Amino acid sequence: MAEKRLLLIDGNSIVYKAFYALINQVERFTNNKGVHTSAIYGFNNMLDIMLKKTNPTHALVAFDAGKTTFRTNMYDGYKAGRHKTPEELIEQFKYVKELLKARGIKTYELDNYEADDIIGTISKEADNNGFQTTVVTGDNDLTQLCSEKTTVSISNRGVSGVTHYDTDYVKETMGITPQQIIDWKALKGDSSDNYPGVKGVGDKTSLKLIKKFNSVENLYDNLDEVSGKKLKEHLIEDKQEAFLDKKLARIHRDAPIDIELTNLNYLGDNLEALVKFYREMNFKKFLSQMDFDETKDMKSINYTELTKDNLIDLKNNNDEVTFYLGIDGENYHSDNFIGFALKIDNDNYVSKDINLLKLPQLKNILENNNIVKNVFDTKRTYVGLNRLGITLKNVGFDLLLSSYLLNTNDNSNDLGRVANEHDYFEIQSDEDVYGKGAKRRIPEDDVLYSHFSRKLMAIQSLKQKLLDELNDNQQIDLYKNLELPLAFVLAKMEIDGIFVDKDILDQMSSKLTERISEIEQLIYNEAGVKFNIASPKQLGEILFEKMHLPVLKKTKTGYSTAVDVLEKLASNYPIVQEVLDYRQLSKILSTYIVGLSKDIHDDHKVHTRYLQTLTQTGRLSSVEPNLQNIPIRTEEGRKIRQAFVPSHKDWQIFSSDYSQIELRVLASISNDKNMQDEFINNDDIHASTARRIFDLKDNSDVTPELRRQAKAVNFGIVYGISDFGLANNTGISRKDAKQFIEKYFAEYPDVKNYMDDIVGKAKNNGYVETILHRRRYLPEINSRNFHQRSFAARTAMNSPIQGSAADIIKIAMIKMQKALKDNNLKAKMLLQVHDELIFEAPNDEIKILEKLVPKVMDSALKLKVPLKVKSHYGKNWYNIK
DNA sequence: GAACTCACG
DNA sequence: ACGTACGTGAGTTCA
Repeated sequence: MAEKRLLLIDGNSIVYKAFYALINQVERFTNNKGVHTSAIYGFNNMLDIMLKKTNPTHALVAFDAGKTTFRTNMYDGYKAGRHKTPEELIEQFKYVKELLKARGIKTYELDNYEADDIIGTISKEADNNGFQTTVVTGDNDLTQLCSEKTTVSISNRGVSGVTHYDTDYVKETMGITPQQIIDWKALKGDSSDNYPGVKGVGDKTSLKLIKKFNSVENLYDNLDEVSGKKLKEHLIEDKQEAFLDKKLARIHRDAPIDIELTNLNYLGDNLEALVKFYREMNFKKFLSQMDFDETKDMKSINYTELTKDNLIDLKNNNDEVTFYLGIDGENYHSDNFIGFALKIDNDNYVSKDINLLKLPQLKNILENNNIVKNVFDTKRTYVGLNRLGITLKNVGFDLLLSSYLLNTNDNSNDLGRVANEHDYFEIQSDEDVYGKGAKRRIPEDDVLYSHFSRKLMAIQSLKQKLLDELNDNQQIDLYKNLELPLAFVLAKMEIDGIFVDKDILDQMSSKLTERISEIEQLIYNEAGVKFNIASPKQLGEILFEKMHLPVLKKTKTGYSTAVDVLEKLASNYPIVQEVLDYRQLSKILSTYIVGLSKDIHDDHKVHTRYLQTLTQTGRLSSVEPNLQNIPIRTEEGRKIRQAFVPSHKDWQIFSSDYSQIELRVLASISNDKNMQDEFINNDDIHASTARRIFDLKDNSDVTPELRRQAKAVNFGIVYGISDFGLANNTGISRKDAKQFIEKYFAEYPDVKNYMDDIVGKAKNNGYVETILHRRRYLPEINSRNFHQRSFAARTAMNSPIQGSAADIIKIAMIKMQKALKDNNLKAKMLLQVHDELIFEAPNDEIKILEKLVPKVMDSALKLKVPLKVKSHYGKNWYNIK
């Protein structure tokens, strides 16, 4: 007879363990319907481990049926005083049961009995029938079930760490038999089950007594032999308790169960159901671990490969098509084309011959303003097509942009992943199809073309659903009139690029290289040894161990050598100042000279990519190169800007920036009259704040130092202030910081109200939004974890401010590009740096821009306070005043 | 690939 | 009591 192996799991116990093991991340584990999934996840982890370890032929998960059991009938207080099971856990039980069904494991519960008793009963039967049984639980009591054929695995340290008990191991560690566990517990009691045992008897005394007397009964028969007067008194006094507790502790091994062992065959995973379940739970890890060919699950898809000869067959009397352009990499400015796909009605047309797009039959569709195009990533598609001399017109639906607006957390750039986020599974991610890293390659035609065709299907299938969701969120306007037009604006800015004078960078490079090696020598001399200054580890050892400098701050892995630390040491230790200089210069050299040079294209320009669907607040970000963090704060670094020059002779760089846009947004959305008045009166806002919080009579009494402090408080307010944070960042004491904040809120009471309201809104709605309904979901706002919860609260305060400012400049950009065109200007908008727009323009247009740009920018969106714009220009980006 | 550091708004 | 400023990208080191 084949070996029979039974896996018995105490469902309640493991689910609880899993839940509390992941309690700090409970808000991270939610699916897209807001169901908490942490315990389900942890449970499944444990299940995987135990299935692998025991390779069972039979399996069962037992659950408690309800609150009342034969034990509560025996003793009212049984399990009383336990904390109420949190709602976040209760909702997970039914899904655990669903999971088990998909994994081919039966579940069972029995009125009046606990899971323990079901397990005790079945394991006894299993023992009698020659099963090898493994019991899994988080409860040590179950070790009483150990026998020749039954081991008990207790999960500890979360759910993945497991200790395996068999009879020998119990004897070895406890010195008693598994059956005596009951006696041991009877005397010592169990606080979590709320029975006290014998007064004054704990783990150790109880163990000693049971070792000597073997059982509770024998102990009481031979009480005279107990040494210790007090102990004897307690035993006599609590005799009844001890016998009751023994009954409570004993796991029932003859419960009236109505299932047969033979019916507990472990069936194994039902792949289809399990995939569905994992998807519903958003369990990406388990999905990726599955030995499951996703493509097998997909319907086969038809397509037609286009050639020069069959283009004639394309129906083109449609008013709507779906289009996808394949590019082999992220950088659509320069990476190779893979192919394209076009969907007209239900027909998918595909090709790897990118040049076909240039033929009128296709080009005309893409350029036709009367044919709506559905795409994934308008900007990428526009720039790619532009390289082929094609101008994309009239995008109706952009899956990437829509998805980002609906939830900034789902900001993958991968069409397949985005589709999956919206419950569309007839497609894989690019990584799954192309492979990753060194293994990445474009697959054979059929696989590629099917993948392309599925992309078309995904875009088309999700169009209405996502547009409906945008509509429900009042985001249609944001989508149609802001993000979508902006994609075109950004595309043109990226394509235009900005000219970088490589010679200037090269000159700086040689000078810097020289200076850096001089500083290096100084540092080596003082340290008395050569080492890698760029290595925080080595630098820390030199400064804090070899040279014994005071340690002011540590990181997770060692000494902190960050600027704020080094700056405190610099005045006393020359080597520290040299390290700071070294750091500053090598940063400039590596990031802004060597790094930037690598991004210069053949046209002597850099063509950044603005990531339109990345940030959580609605800002843009900029990559390859990042043109939003070119140095300005130090003279040394600022010189880098000398290399950014106009692309034509006798042109200028022109720049306009919003003044205090975030504070103005705050004044507007908080409706704080005091702050609004100051902006309306065009006061120096930081001086006014200083006057208020320092109780001065007039703004003219404000010293530069007080203004500086007030400015820091204003910044802090925008970031969702705390006294600790403000103190840390400004060097004032925490007490002072606290007072400043209190005074601030007293002076600007509606700012305080706004902060309270917005956190409340986040708690109630699960998200916050900007003036234009850009959303940010904050699931952690209700977290039990202080850190996570307060981070979410600060984010709730900051995101509508930062995000509304982003909304405003985005409107300005759309209007600005149109204004340039309408005014027939040659000037080009080149860059956006969050609150600043940078142009290049012929000399004779500067006067026009000086009026036009501020006008467009300050009227982008009407707030309850005016927007203020300042402009500068010069012959390069450095030299603008 | 994570950790650290530092550039910007 | 808890322990942190908001949003980014990129270069270097090191396990």
